[in-house]
Amino acid sequence: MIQESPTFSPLYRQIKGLMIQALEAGEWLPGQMIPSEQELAARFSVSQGTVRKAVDEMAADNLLVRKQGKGTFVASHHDPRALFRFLRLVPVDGDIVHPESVPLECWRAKAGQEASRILAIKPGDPIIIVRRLLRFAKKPVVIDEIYLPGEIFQGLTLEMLQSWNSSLYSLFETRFGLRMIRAQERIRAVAADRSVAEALKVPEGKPLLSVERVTYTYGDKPVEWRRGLYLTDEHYYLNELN
Amino acid sequence: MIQESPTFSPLYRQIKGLMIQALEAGEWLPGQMIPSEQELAARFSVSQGTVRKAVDEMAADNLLVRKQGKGTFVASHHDPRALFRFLRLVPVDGDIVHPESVPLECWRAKAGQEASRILAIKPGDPIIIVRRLLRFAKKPVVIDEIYLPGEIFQGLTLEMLQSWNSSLYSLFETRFGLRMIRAQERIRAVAADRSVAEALKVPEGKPLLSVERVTYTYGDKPVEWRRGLYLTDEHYYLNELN
DNA sequence: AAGTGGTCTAGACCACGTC
DNA sequence: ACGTGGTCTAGACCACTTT
Repeated sequence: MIQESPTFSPLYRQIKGLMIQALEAGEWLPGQMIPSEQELAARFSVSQGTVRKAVDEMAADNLLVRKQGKGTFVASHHDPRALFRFLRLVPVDGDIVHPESVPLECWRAKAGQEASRILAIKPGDPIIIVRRLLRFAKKPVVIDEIYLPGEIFQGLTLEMLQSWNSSLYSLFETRFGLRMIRAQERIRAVAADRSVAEALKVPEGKPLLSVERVTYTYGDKPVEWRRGLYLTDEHYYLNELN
Repeated sequence: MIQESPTFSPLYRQIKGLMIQALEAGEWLPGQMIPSEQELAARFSVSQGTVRKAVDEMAADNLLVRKQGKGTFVASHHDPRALFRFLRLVPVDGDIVHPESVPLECWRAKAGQEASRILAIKPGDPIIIVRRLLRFAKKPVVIDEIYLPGEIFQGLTLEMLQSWNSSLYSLFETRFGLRMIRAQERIRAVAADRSVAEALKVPEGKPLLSVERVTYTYGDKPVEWRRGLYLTDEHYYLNELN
């Protein structure tokens, strides 16, 4: 049954909403195969074509991955292809290398004005701050400072970060059931201060890319705020405009 | 008729190819309405649903714009909404303001090693170089150096640029029949040299965003190479990651 | 009222992967 | 051989815009 005109939403979008609910509720987990289009059509009492449109949109949103002949799967940050969805850093010459993540520090704090606004929590609420380095081919290239809402990331420790040898988001996914859906990056150019210069082994005042990222999970809920400083001597930030 | 398996391409994609040919050939011009889905279906001897899928993809590619109840139109850079498709610069606070473009210089040269490689022309082929400033609310924020293949842009002059009060790409579209389809940007952080510092009224050595853009028209043909230096004191480069 | 794109359905068949 | 997603068709009806 379709609603009346003012808030008109087509059937396939309502189906999409129901399927996102199923994802949020953990009915289908990352990496798992979801029911076939026929089964979903029966479950929601619509035609297979309508389910198809819903799944099409969700695949376009990177929530699902279709594999012809096999089935449709819940997108996962364990998928190696998912890594460069959020990390747009590419070497000037030479092949793409997977970066090595080096967690440096991890401590508790209380949310200040800015953190609380961005993470949609109350000032004074607990947050966790992580500092880590990214190395490409042994060379330090990125230094990140990551702010996480403490309530969601209870139990996160430096040891946990250090013993995890895959991407941060894949850790968040398995340990905290958190799936990063989309992000927004604000980029500017800044000069390296003393501590950053030291970490990246460059002179103080060196121009760096400042990349501030807010990452959202289902329902446009912000769950991560990070600021990365990128050394762009041998890498650049690549952006495709379509 | 669908081809055999190894190079299998579905019907709707073949239709899409034919429609792109029609666009390239200038059969349908920017801003104009294309034939209805029924007419196209008859023209290509396929069902309306197949045309629909072709048009869907072309709309997703920003080649066409659908308007319910009115028709489907060829995308145009005259559309004010098209401006910020390629310009991702947003003020830190305050509303989005349309920038003012100030052409500074325009001269002829011969393509060097790098320009010829990027623009897919021969070294020594004529190119046109444009320098221009972008001002937001009277303040200089971006200085661009733009390299164009001379053969395509014959007759481009500084006066022409200065008398045009809309976006560069809308000028290219109307004066040279050239439609910019997609672009790729490589971003790094650099220090302002003397001449740039002067143009942007900042001290020498100021960290700036260096944005190198290669822009393509139909058939992935590169037709513009530009390097912009962005002052990011009161603006940032915004990127949505989906 | 007429024309456009947008949705929904039902059914047939194709391509791909697995058993 | 079977199950999955992918394509194609034909037709009905809805929503939006213009005449």
